[in-house]
Amino acid sequence: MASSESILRNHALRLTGSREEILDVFLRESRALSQREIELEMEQACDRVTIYRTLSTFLEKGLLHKVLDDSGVTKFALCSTTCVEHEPHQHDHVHFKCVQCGNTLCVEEVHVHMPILPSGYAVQEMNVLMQGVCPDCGKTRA
Amino acid sequence: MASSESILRNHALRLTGSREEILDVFLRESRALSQREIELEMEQACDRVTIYRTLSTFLEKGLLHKVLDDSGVTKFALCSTTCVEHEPHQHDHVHFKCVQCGNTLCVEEVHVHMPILPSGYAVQEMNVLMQGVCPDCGKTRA
DNA sequence: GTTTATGCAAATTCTTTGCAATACT
DNA sequence: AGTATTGCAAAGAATTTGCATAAAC
Repeated sequence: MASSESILRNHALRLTGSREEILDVFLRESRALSQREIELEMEQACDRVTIYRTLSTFLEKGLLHKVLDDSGVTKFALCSTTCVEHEPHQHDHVHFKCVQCGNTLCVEEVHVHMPILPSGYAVQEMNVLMQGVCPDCGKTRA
Repeated sequence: MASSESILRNHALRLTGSREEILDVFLRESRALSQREIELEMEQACDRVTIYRTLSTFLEKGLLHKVLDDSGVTKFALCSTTCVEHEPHQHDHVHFKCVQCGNTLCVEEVHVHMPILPSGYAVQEMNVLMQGVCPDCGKTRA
C-alpha cells in the first residue's frame, strides 16, 4: 500500500503535516469523504480552510476525484493507480452510497459501459451512483 | 402536456400560486433546476424559503427527483409519468450536464442497465450522470 | 372553521477569499 | 532565500427553522 508520503512525492507536492494526515484519512477510511468528515477523522486537526484548499490541490493534481452525492455536500475519493495513469481520468467504476450509514464506497470491481447518446452529445465523463444498503449495514440487521 | 394544475390535483396537493408557477418553470425549461435557478426563472417571484419547501414537498410526493450535480447545489427534475407510476421510482435514464452552459438535461431515451454488484449490496436506486458538451453548445462552436 | 402554505427574520452549514505569518525545499 | 502552505478573520452562498400571517379547502 502506498504511503501518504510517497503519493505526495509522486505528484510533486510539498510534504506537509496537513497533507499527509488528510491523505492518511483517505487511505485509512477508503471511502468518499467530505471536508467535514475529514475534519472529524483527523487525529491532529488543522483549519477547515486548509482542508478545503488541500482538497482542491489534490483534485487538480489528480490524487482525488469528486464523488457525486445527493446530500448537498461535495465528497472526494482517492484515485486508484490506474486512474492516475490514464488521461482523461477513468472513473467508470460505480460509487455506492449506503442510505443507512451514509458512507459512499468505490466499488472498483464493477464497471459500467458507457451508453451511446443521441448524436450531438460530446461525452467527456460518466459517473454512476448506486444507493441502497451496504454489506456492513445489511449484515447488522439480518 | 400536463398542466401544473392537473399535476397538483393528481398528487392531492393544494393549488397555490407559488406551486403552479414553480411547476410551470419545470414544464417550460425541461431541465434540472436548483432553487436559485427556479427563483430566477419565476415570473412572479416568491420567497426563497417557499421554493425550498415546495421542492421538498414535491420530492416527497413524487413529482420531482433529485439530479446529481458536482457543483455543490442540489438540483431537481420533473418525474415522468412512467416514473410516478412505478414503485420504487425509476430514474434509470441518463442525466447529461453540459460543461459549457451548465444545464442538466434528462436524456429519457437512453437507459442504463443496472450492473450486478458483489453480493451484500442491496441496491435501491441508480443514478447516472454524463458530462460533456450538449448539442446546443456543440452547434454554436462548430 | 380547520388545516396547510407563505413570508420574514434569523440561524446553520458549506465554501471561498485576503492577508500576514509560517513551513518547506 | 524564495516560494508555497497555513491559520485566522471575514465574507458569501446554500439551506433550514420558528413563528405569526394569510390562503386553500
